[in-house]
Amino acid sequence: MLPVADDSKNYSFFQDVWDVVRQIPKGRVTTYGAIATYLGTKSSARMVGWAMNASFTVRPKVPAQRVVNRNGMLSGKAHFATPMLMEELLQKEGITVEQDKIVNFSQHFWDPVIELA
DNA sequence: AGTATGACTCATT
DNA sequence: AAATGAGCCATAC
Repeated sequence: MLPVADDSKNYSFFQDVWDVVRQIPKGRVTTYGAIATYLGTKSSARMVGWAMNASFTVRPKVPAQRVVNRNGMLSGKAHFATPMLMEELLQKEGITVEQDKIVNFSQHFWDPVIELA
């Protein structure tokens, strides 16, 4: 986990989330909770979602399609430019998506807590 | 300034 | 096994 700024408000949280997401290898995915856990804010998975929402405004771009909920469902697809974009991007990376859910999710799962340990 | 609402997850019914 | 409640906390209204 990266050090927290000395400010009382921790605005580096979003930055940390984006850094982690950018390190997800192509064809792999992770979850909001895994990222939250890796950053030490285990119970704030919702904030990771907010970080993704804001990720569209920052550069370099963040592969937000590689972040799904803990069931492997594309819960954030509705927030992309078009609802089908997230699924398309994942399919293009070799991930099979059926009914808004990643097939063989556990095989594609990339856990930052383990991989970035 | 108070309430509501999530791209979530876990514990308890 | 499915539904419900509860933390979480930044934004929106």
